Amino acid sequence: MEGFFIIFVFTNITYMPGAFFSKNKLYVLYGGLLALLLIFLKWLEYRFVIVNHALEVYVGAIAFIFMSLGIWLALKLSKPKVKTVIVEKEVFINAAPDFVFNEKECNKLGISKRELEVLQLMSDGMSNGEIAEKLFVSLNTIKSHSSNLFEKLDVKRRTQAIEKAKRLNIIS
Amino acid sequence: MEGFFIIFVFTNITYMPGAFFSKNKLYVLYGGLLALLLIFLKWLEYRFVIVNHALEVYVGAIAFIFMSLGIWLALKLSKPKVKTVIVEKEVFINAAPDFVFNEKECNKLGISKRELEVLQLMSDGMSNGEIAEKLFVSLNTIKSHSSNLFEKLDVKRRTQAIEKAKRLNIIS
DNA sequence: AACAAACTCATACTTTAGTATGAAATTAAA
DNA sequence: TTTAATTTCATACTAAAGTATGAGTTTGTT
Repeated sequence: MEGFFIIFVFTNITYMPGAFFSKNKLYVLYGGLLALLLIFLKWLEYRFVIVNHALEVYVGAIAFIFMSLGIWLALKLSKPKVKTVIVEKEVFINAAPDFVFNEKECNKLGISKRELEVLQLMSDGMSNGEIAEKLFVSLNTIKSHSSNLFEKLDVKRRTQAIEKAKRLNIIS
Repeated sequence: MEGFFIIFVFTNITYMPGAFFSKNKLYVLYGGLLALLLIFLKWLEYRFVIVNHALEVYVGAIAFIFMSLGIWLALKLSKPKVKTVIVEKEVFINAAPDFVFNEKECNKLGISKRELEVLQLMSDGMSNGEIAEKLFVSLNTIKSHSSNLFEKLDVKRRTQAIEKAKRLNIIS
């Protein structure tokens, strides 16, 4: 009976420090170890069969050994429980800062449709001549539009007009 | 005898200090199961002791049971091996696109410190005259700088220079 | 010291931008 | 339909931007 008790204590204590037989990677020796174990068991059998009333001790040893073996097997051979940890990694994507046309501001400034068009082409880096060509109107017309634009935007130069218009979300 | 034994098993499992049964909500259950197991073992013992030549069977049963118990314990109570799977999740950040000066690009284009200064003031909407005044140099100097800038940036006009420089993160 | 790059400035010129003014044609709303 | 705003265009002008070339000065490097 004591045998059982000792066995439990042993198993408990032995298993306590986390990794019992953790870092054994010598799979080749497993067979050898099993052989030795069997020899040891045989020896135990003869030792305790001769001595009378020692059955419990023998059985206890058997239980201890096989329980240890079971624990070891389970730890060694069990598939690792995979716990998926989702780590959010910030990926800065230079997503075009979604331009939302500020119609309110545009109306407040009294900028007409055509003027807005000219303004956008301006900010694309086109010269007045190129804009005129693109819109099939004369250079003078574009000059008029741009002049009116500067007036309405309260700026002096096209660079300022572009800067302000972008800031007010009038153009992209 | 059995009573004592079972009690010991209980005490062992229940009062083991921290480490082994860390997540123990199931103390009592485990203890109870062990008690039942031991009763079963005792029954096995009497059953096979009466029948002669049955020692091997008995020992085999013990071995099997305790090995199973070991496996079960190990699987149940071992800390799961955590395999961390990192999943990149794109997080779009709409924050003000903080300007980070692209020195590499700037060097690649061969833009000098002074030229960069002029370029920044340009994009602030200043005229060449205003820039000259601000930097205490002549208008001609600014014209030289801007001309060289357009050459290096491969553009024709200041509006295009501003657009490209902003796109390349050379200016804010 | 010698050298290369950067910074400065000038002159002369061309091109583009921007202003001022006026006016005809178009369009949308009262 | 009348009115008002938009769009178009012109002329004439001024201002600014941009080019081309050359050269003196500063500055950092070998």
